[in-house]
Amino acid sequence: MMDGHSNNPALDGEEGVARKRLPPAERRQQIVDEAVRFFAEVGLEGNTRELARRLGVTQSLIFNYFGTKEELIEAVYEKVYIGRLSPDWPERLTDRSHPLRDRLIAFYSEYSSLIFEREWMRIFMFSGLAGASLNQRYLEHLGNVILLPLLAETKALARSDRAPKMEDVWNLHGGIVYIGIRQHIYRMPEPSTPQDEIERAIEKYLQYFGIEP
Amino acid sequence: MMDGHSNNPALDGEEGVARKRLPPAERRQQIVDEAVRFFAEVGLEGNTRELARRLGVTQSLIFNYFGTKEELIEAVYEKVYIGRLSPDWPERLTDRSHPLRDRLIAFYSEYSSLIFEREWMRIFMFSGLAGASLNQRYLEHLGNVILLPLLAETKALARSDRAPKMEDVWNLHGGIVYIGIRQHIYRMPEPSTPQDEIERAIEKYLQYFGIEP
DNA sequence: AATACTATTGAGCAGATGATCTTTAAAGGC
DNA sequence: GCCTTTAAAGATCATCTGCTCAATAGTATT
Repeated sequence: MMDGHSNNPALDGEEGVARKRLPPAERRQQIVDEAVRFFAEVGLEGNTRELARRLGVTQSLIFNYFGTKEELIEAVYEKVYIGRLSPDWPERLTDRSHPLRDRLIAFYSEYSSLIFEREWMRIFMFSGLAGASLNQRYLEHLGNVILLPLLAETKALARSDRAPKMEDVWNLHGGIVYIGIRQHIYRMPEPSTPQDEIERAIEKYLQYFGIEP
Repeated sequence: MMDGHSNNPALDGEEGVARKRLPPAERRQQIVDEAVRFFAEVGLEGNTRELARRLGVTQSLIFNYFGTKEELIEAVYEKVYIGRLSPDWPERLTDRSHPLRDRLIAFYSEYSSLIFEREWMRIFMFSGLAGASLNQRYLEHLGNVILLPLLAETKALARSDRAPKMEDVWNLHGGIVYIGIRQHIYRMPEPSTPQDEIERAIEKYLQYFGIEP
């Protein structure tokens, strides 16, 4: 040690921010917030020392708030997954006083604005690859609460010779989500008019089942 | 040491396979093959000792064939990425002596059988998240060599009031690829008739541009 | 201003991990 | 059967990483 760096990362940077005490709840949240950014960038195997450095705090402090790194990751999951699926969507998606087309556009506009976000996209993918149960539960929930009702709505309007299947809804969904995957996982450029692409995907879906404006 | 385990993993298991010499080329390939399986399962941060254990070989042997772990990962990328995009597809996709529908179905049947494979899917995703340049080059290549020609083919047949965009092709592609993502990244059950879903996705795409059989 | 409380630091441990280097022994040639 | 070559093992290093715990110091209360 003593090689030009103090043990307190806050004292190393340009601005010499001295030790600062925060209310535990606030500090905890600060750690989780930064952990979301950090893990989204480098993956869940990112190490706690680097995370502490970014926080301007010692590594051991992290373990004052989380017993293990696994616990911290759980908190990150929680923070990121929570509120991503608004509970009033099932209702709005099945409100037949509006055209299905409008409901779909409203939903996917809102939903895409929530999920086409680097942190969410990447942590979702990292947790999926890691086999996190929260990930599986999320998708199950999405299927039951959003896509299944959507299938019912489609069935109610589809022309009689073409029976909608759950896989068709997944295909609509996947095609739209893939926009975000390309952008945030593969780091390809954002489409110039993502909103437009979503509407086209929906149009394509509805037209396939003979549901016209 | 000496806690019941020899340093040679091959001697620990039930079958006492003794030290076995292989021609370097063969051993090297054996290591890469196992590394593909291993990294696909646990991610690129999987450690070399566990990999060696699975090979029934000492960890240091791996470094006889690869100077660094990074080098090994490059070899894994190479092995997995190579041959995934057959060079004759551009030609076949633009062969107007067959209906576009048939060409699309032929392409995506073949392509999906190549990529709907756990190892490819997961290593592709891991490498994408890691920002591997090979990943980016692959997608660029796919865009230029497959999707762009496909856009041209669609344009040639689309009804005049609906101009196909590159994003439409990406949407078709994404919707299909998402089948594999669901299955291999999120570990959701395989659709009962994936071939069928691909054909429906293509049908949907063509119909949107008024291209009928 | 002194005191008590506790958020934060500083130091370090134990095990894991990539990598190196010397020693051993399998296999082909004589 | 001995010799040479070299694939593979064995031992070990330096560093990294999650985690622990005693010492320190910021803040609120009196």
